[in-house]
Amino acid sequence: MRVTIRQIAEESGVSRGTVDRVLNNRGKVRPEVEERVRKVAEELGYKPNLLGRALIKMKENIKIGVILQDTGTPYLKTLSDGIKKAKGEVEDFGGTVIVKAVDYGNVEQTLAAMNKLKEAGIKGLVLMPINDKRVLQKIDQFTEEYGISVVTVNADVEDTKRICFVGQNSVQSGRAAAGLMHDILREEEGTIAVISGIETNTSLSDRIYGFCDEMKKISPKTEILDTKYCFEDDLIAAHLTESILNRYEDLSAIYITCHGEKGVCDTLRKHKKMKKVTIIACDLSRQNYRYLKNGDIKYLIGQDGRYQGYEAVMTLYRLLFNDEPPKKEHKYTDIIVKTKYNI
Amino acid sequence: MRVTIRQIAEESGVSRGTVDRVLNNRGKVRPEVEERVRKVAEELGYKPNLLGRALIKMKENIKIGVILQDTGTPYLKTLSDGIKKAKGEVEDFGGTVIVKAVDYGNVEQTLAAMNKLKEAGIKGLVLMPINDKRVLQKIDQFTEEYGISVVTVNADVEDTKRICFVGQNSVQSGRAAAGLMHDILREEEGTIAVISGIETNTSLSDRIYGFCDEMKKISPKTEILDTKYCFEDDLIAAHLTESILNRYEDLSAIYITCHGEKGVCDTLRKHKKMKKVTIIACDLSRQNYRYLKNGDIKYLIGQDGRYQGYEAVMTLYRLLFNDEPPKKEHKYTDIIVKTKYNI
DNA sequence: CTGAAAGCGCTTACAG
DNA sequence: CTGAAAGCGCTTACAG
Repeated sequence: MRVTIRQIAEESGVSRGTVDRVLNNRGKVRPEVEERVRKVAEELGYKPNLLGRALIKMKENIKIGVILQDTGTPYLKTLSDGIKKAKGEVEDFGGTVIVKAVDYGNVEQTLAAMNKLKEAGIKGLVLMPINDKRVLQKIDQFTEEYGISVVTVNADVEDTKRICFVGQNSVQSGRAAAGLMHDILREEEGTIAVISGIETNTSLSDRIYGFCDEMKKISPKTEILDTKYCFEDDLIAAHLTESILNRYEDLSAIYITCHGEKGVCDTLRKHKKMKKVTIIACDLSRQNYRYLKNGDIKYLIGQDGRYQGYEAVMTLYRLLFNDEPPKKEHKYTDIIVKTKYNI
Repeated sequence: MRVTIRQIAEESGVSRGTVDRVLNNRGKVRPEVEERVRKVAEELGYKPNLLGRALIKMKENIKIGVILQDTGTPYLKTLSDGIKKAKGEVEDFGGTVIVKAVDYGNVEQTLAAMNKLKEAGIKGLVLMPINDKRVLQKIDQFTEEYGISVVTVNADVEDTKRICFVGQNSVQSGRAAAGLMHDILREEEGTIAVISGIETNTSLSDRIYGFCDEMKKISPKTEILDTKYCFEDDLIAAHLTESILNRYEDLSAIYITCHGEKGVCDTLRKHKKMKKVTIIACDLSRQNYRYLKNGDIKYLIGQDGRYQGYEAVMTLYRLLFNDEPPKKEHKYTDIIVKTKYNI
């Protein structure tokens, strides 16, 4: 049977309250008593039972807020799924998780949602952040002024007081795409287009940085066109692809960091360029699995959104319920390579 | 604030004990009372707080046993890590996890360990199984006679009463290897050697089955040699490779399902065949990452051992502590493809 | 500086 | 068939 606080109390001839004071460094204990209690605890190999502690935390009704940007992408769906799973577990243990969605990249709504959640009394916030000054400032205000711990998910914002980031190492994801791209194209020259979603998402801009930087190294003669933004929209992606194809007839490849693959593929097919242009994309979606299978997309460089959502909430849970701070500032999830063979 | 059993009791004018009897179907409640309580619980949206329940379960001091075969492989290390992590969490909540190691493929030791753990009073067992009749029978005896739930990890044994398997879909892993192998070799003819670990590990034999079956489909003219077994040992693997190279000078590729990659690579290098022979292996180890980087190994088709170990123990935890049976009989983990670019 | 009591939500005997 | 009490391990006021 495990050692309890009661056994330590009996063994060292004090009350349970005193043992609690010693073991949790609440002070107000005579040094010699403190020493005795510590020694007994040590000898008996005491490890606190989290259940007892959690039962009390419950009285506080700890609330965790979540703010997601509604990109309408399959990735967001998996992220939400993970958050829902965590919400279930947290609420099983008497906590509350409040999820709010804002429009993609909408700073005003994000700030408003943050204020609302603060009013609701959250102790921690999971934020899919926008790389905007006001949002960054708000994160620091949450942390320092309100004592609300912030965990960023999906995209990170460095130089803020957020306690932890859960997501992909996006620069590395871009590099992986570059390596595979080079592997396929082989020839030394060629033109590659990059289509992204929105400028204020660091997750996407980091991928682009990694991709371009690595390509420059391993394939210096390849020309990489300026990034175009499709806002995760197939129609816009189609238009962009159209105008790229018009200008660059000998296009070798397209790197898509975001949603909008259908617009790209449709346009390529229309121009009968599907075979000529190699596509590497990112979203692990059903649609893209079909494209992988029929060969339209060569590789997907993806991430486990479900795990990210789950882990972001649980990181705060562990901090707020068990006083267990995150071990690392960056919780990077695997860079997942999908070919037609491991869907 | 969340609804508690006390609120339901007050609302429906009965005691908490009666509410408990109704909500947990313990019977012995007057139908009209039962109905009233259920209705109130429904209206208030009651969800049991697992903390209260868990605190009581603790009195039972639930024990979970784990039996691993000590293959000495890096994979086993990651599996153990995951189990240790789960052990920590289970013990935080007042349970006990007892881990036993047996020699690789040793049936006697496995049976002995199972008996020992049964004597120790475990309520659940995580087993890395051996595909041997006596072990299979013992699993069923555990389940049916002793009421000890068994979860298999790493390798599965179908047709037993084990409640769940956590691990890779090994057949599919073999197929993925075949697909990639075909992609590289391209030419229609060729000879491929298969090196495995031990015959009684279904995880390995399933990979071989998947690999051969898929190759037959997509590349029917390729010759696949009979599987050789190296017992996860580099020296034996080296000898096997030696004799294969002597007989088949034009060998195209080697598929290694197990540990022993160093033996294979050393021998190939000695024979100056490294460039000619494509290697696909499975273990996600540091050693293999080096081989990936320098190009000796082309792909790794791996699995997340840490997660598997963790999840196997936690599956039993959820069952034994929260009465939450596993949702699926097969908890397949991702088939991870590593190239030199996403290590 | 220290102890005794109350309580978190739930379940388990026990008494009626 | 039902209720009142005790208790799981821990922390939190409160009283001294």
